[in-house]
Amino acid sequence: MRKLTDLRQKVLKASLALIEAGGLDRLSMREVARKAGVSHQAPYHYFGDREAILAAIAGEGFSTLGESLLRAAAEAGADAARAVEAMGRAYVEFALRHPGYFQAMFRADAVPLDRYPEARKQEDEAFGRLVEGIDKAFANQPAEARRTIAIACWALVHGLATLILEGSFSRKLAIPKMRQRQVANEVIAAFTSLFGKNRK
Amino acid sequence: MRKLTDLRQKVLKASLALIEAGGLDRLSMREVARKAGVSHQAPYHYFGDREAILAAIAGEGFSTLGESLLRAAAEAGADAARAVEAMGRAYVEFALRHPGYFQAMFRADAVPLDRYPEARKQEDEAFGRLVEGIDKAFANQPAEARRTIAIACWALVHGLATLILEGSFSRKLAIPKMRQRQVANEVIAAFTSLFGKNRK
DNA sequence: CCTCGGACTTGACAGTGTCAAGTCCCTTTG
DNA sequence: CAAAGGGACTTGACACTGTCAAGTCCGAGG
Repeated sequence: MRKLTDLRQKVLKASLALIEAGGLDRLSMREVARKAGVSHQAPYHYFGDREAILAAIAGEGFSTLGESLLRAAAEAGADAARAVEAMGRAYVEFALRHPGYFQAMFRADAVPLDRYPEARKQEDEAFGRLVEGIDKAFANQPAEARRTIAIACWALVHGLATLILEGSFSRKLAIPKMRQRQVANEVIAAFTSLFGKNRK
Repeated sequence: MRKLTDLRQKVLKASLALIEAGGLDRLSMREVARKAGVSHQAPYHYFGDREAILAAIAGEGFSTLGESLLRAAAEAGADAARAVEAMGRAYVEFALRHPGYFQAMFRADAVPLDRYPEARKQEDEAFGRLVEGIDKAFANQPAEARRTIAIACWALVHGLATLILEGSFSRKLAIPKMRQRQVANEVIAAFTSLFGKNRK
């Protein structure tokens, strides 16, 4: 009975390690099995196919992203605008800290979430928090404007995360790894302060 | 002699079609060859390996993106702020119109541009235009602020493009395909108008 | 005419995802 | 307590992939 979750967890862990080492497509069923010390077919007992592994990882990722956002907002206190900024930072932070998860979550071509309702649900929850926070911070704006703002916030932090992960910050902007997080936070701060001014 | 470029072009075209049909990892050397009506090994005569094809496609992509940005800025006229907005729209427009190129350009794990100086050069040119335009529009700001603004602009449009391509606009925001472009443009407009206000 | 090199083709190999059919062993049941 | 069942795997096979190695064809140059 314990073994059941044992190999399942091992497979997920090995998969994540492979993804973080060499990108999503480096994930090989057989190598995962090898890494977990089982036959090449054992993972299929828990995951129907390669996609199912990715979907499970994506689901876990959305789940912990949701928690991070929640925690960030809570720690920011009552000021809704500060909460939005904190969530933006948390979003980027999550991507940098868990690049493997992030890739699995946002590469629809490799991971068709539509077919995995569990992962979808976790995704919806995570983004529910984001939208909720933004709605609260811009409560005085009409609904349509709030939506535009929400999309802008999301696109900004998602863009930052994607560009950093993909290496553009290093290659194109010559920002060393150590400072990328800081630069991203400065951009987020500048952005939210702009919206903040407009809010009053 | 003509044949030389003939098959080369055919291979690139077939590759692009495959990528747009099913994502980057659907690109198979052998299927490309089949589609081009040659033996499975023929493409290797022009491209050392799979990566080299992707790199060539990425290079072409950066090149036409650069042209699009330039044209957009020129058409926007003398107002530098309008030019920035136009370039943002052009960036998203490019991603939507050439999803295959966009993927090849921005998936560093699959396409290590470092090893293909030609593609790198085309990339630098394209982004040079972007940065130049932004610098012009915010000439009265200190250099550091200009940089932050430039990164924000880039992250925003890149995030929009990525989220749309990856399907988040459809799945999470329930925005129909027809309207995604428009919504993106609204977000860009809202964003640049904010910066515009701050500029004076 | 002959050879030389570019533009391919054919063949082979290891590695991959996945279907099908076992094998082992613990639990439940008659 | 023996037999049946089923969960947790393993072994074997297949078609497919990228890529190395070795051909084959053929048009131009000497």
